This record gives sequence, C-alpha cells and structure tokens, in this order.
Amino acid sequence: MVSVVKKRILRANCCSFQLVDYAFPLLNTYVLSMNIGICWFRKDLRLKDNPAWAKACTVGPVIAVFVLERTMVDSASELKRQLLYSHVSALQSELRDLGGDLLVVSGPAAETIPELVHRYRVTDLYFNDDPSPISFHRDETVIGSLDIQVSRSWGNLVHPPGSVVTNSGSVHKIFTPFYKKWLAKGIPLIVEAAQPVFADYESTNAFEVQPSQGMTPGSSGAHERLASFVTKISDYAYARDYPSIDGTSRLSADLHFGTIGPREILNAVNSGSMSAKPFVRQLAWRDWYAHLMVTDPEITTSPAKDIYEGIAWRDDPTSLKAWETGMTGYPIVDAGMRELNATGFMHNRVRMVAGSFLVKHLLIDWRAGERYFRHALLDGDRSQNVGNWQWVAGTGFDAAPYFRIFNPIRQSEKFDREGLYIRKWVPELSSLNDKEIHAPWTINPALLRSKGVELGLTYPHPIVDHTVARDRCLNAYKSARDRKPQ
DNA sequence: TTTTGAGTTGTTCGA
DNA sequence: GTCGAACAACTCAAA
Repeated sequence: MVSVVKKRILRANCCSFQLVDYAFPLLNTYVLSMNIGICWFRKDLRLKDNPAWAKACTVGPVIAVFVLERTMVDSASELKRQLLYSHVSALQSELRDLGGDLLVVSGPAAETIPELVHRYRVTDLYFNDDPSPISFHRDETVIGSLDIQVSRSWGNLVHPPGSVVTNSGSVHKIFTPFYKKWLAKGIPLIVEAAQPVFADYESTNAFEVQPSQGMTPGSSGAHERLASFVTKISDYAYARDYPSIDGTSRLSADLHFGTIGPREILNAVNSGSMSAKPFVRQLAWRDWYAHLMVTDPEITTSPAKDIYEGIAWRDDPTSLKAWETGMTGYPIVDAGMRELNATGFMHNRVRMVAGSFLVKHLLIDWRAGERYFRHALLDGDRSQNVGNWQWVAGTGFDAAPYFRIFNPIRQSEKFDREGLYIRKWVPELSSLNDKEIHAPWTINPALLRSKGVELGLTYPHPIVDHTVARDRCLNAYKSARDRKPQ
C-alpha cells in the first residue's frame, strides 16, 4: 500500500530569512537565503520534550523525516517491527494534525538524508544522538557527506553523557556514586517546541501498519501507560519483583522508541517522593548504561572487565535453541522465554533468571543472549541490553559477582510461589500444584503421569542439572580470572 | 598520597 | 526453620 499525501503549502509565517555567509566566505559574499531544516526522527518518536524538534522549529521551514533502514528491519522481530511502524504512523498523525507531515523514506540514511538535503535545499539538520556506537558511526557518515549545519542533542536521557562524572572528571564505574551525583543535578527543564512552520514536501508510506494489538501506539499511548503507572507507583518497590503482578511501569518500549522521554516521566512521578524513589533509581541505571556505552563503546561487544575476556564459553546451538524457544525444562525460565516470544516483553525478575541461566547454567556467551533479547524485546535497546547482559554475566562494571548464580528453582519458589506466572506461559504444567510446579523432575513420574505430565513427552527434561552446571560455571569463571591475573 | 569505606536484584553451608 | 558467614578479593570514589 502506497499512499501519497499532497501537502498544503504553508508559507504564511515563513519569514525567517536571514543573511548568511554562504558558499564563498573568502569573497565575503553574502546572499539572501532561507534556512530549511530537516528534523530527523529516530528513537525519539515524539514532539514533546524533544530537543532536536524544538530547535528545528525555531529556525525556519522544517521537514520531519523518518528513515526506515534495512538494519532496523532485520534486527527486529515481527512484533517489534510492527510496533515501530505503528509508532511512526502515530507520529505522522500528530504532525498532520499540526498541518505538516512525516516524510518516511526507505534506504540507508547515508544515502537518503543527503538526497533529501539536495532535493529540498536543506541548510540545517537536527537530530537526537544515540549512545550506540553503531548509530554513532552511521551518523558520522551521514554528517561527513553533508556540508550543512548539524545540530545534535541528547533527547532521550535525563542527563547527557559526560555531565555526570567523578571529581577527577572520569565516568563512574560504580553505580551508587553515579546515582548520587545524578540525583543532585535535579531534573532538567523540558523543552517545548514552538509552533512549527512546515516546508513544502510530500509523504509516502514505506510500510504497512497492522491494527495494533492492545497497546495504544505513539506518544498518546505512552502517556496513557505513564498515567496508569503513576497510580500504583507506591507499590512498585514490592510489586516489581513478582512476575504474576503487573507492577512494573511497562514504559521500557516507549523509552526505547522515544514515544516519551525520561524527563517527562520524572516530572510525572513526583520524583522527589519516597514512593517514586526505587523507580527513579531505575531511570538512573538507564542513563548510566548509556553514558558508559558512549565513553566506552567497546563494551558493546567485549567484557567491561577484561579479567573475563578468557571465559571458555560453550558452543552449543542445541541448548541455545532450547533456551530461545522456552524448552529448557526449567519452568520459570521457559515461562519467561515464552512470554518474550509471544508478547515481545519479559518481566524484569524473569529476565535476570533466564539471562543468568543462559550465561551461567548453559555457559553460553552473553552476546548470544544479548542478540536474541534485542531482537525479540520490544524495548530491546543496545545500550540497555548490553548493560544488563554484562551485569547478569558478571562481566560489566558494578555487575553481579561471578559466584552469584541464580538458582532457578529458588527464584521460582520465591517470586512465583503459587506458580501463576508459570501456569500462564507453560500451560502443560498447569495441573501441577504450587509445590510441584517449580521443579517437575523431582516429582514421582507416576504422580506426574496421573496429572497428564510426562517428562520428555509433554514437557522437556531439564537440559542441565543445577548443581553440576553451577560448579561448571564457577570453574569456568575462576580459570578465566586465574589466567588473567591482575 | 594515603586511607577508608563501600559496592542492584543470591546461594549455600553449617551451627 | 533461622541466622551468619563465605563466596574472593578487588576496584572505585572521595575524604
């Protein structure tokens, strides 16, 4: 489906002519020119609290652009792709309500942006930066091919990278001191955009949007989710640990796509209050992981702590597949992976358990898990995903110590005591009682059969033994540490 | 420069 | 069943 929308020409307020030094500085030749800006929307699919958009609106006629790149499509699950498309469509509607439009183009940004700059005689490019080195490299390439003004902002973090540092100016490697400094800076003001003046351009749709499944897309959806979370934020500290309770903010995908910014969230949750504190702390973690990736881009693909460079990861595609598909035989792990595959979301507590299981029980490289999560999670974001996987693997700054190995059975008993979460996502075990459901292999096979469960047939045998896997993991990490004495 | 205290989310063992 | 210690020293941050 390709719909072409002819744009109204809006020139009424278009009076931002100015004298600029143009093309021949040595001759000191001034010509009468007009600024035309592109606001390049990426992971900031909103108009409110968007510094790039706010700046773009102050200068002259503006063209709102979204570039759909191959890499974006390839690295995302079908669910994630559809969410992206529906957020982009929502932004397009918002812009149309303002009398403008979102120009959606397909192709590598390094080609499409320069083409647009040429076609519309663009003089200024605005966008919000992304902490991922892959995005950064792309942006550098785009900028390098242009000879126009470029304005970059940090729109999706509370405080920009480099602004929260130790007394000696370095980036914190421990979270708590970072958090204290971050808190002390307060909440930055939210920038409001002026009424935009749109340049004359046409929009085409580069993709088809499926009717959304439950989740209201765009900024309005994000604000609905925020409003609903605000009413129960005082329960967050307790409720967030229990996967059968809907106690988390469910704002992670909005933060990833930028349908809402963290500063707006901080304002809405009354961030100084005691009840908001544990949640605000999580937003600080988000900033920290982004800051670390900007200063230390290598952590995207290698351990932050180099003593762990030599861990002898196992190459085991069969186990990896079992993990990905929720067939490990550990009910809490499988429930998590199945929730992920079905919905594009996984509860935070279960992410830790499932992540730890892959890295420590299966001894599979955290990068394999990082790739899978980033693909499948609607909120899958490079800086956040890498930060959290390095935390789980124990290889990150201020990460879990290597000997802290989650016991998937204990975690299940503790945080899904009644098996509600497991029964929802692993229905073949739903006939088991609260005691039996966490570790079905410990139950008498005849009893299991009487409840319609036969291991190896209706549900897998556990692919590793907890105690054996735990020892194997400890040894693997220890020998990596021994090999790299420091 | 030296010193001191602190460090997301756990598990296991033995008293 | 409950409790404290060990896990393992190490790095970081700030006084």
